[in-house]
Amino acid sequence: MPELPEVETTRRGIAPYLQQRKVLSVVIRQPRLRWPVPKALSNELPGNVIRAVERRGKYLLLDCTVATAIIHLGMSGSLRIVDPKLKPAKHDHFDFVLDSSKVLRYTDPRRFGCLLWHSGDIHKHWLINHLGPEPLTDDFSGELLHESSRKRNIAVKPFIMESQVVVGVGNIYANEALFLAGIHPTRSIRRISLARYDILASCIKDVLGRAIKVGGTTLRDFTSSSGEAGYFKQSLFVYGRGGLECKRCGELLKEIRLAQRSTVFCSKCQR
DNA sequence: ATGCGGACCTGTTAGC
DNA sequence: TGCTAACAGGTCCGCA
Repeated sequence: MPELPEVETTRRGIAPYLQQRKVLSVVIRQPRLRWPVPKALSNELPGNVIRAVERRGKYLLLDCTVATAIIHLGMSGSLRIVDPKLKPAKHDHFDFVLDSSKVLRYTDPRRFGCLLWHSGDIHKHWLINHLGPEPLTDDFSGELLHESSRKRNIAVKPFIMESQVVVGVGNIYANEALFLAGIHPTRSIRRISLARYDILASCIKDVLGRAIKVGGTTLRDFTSSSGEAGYFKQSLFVYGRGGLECKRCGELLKEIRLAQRSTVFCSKCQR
């Protein structure tokens, strides 16, 4: 489900309900997520005030009084603000009960997500400290892509999906950004000029920015924290359209597997 | 050091 | 209709 735009949509949806609220209690129904939910969180979080709800890459960071809760949605996770009376469903793995008589509820059928607890500088956490720049800031540029592409040899699509290179570009938006930039997904990163990396960087910014504006991409089941669908799906040029006509030139779109991920492109528009 | 495949899970869909 | 296999938005780890 969630790439950067979906995580940002979630953050914006839940932040108003969490900021400056006290966590009265925590209910962990399923501690076995990607990593076990730490016992210290259950012990230490109750009584904390949530000072801010931030995001680094696809990680949501709840800045609390004594530490930071790190939440990742994995492939199938979502966060909702619900009424405490609403009975938890099968995959509702944890709740934060708030002093506003609302509950932050986490759902994740595949359990690829996580809930961790870190005291001290969050930027030193092992999941956060190796992350590349945020794509929507000026830290991220074609120049940076060009520079980090010189040392290695790999196809460009898996390259832009690496969190050390740039955060937040998952499979959907990698496919889309490469289409917009006119770059073939299997092209070697060493054989792309600085000028084309400039275009690629701005296409990544553009596609992520537009997706955030309309609330993310709803495929099967993504909805925002208020339960609304995202509207980006109708703007997709290639993702999920293998075998259909290219919206730009009419050529039939090709679909291949590249680094185990479904990859769709137009062989006329992308070189 | 780099790059690939496997691993973690469940639900949905396509195909027989 | 029912079973099975493949596939799905992520990302870390271990091995070659």
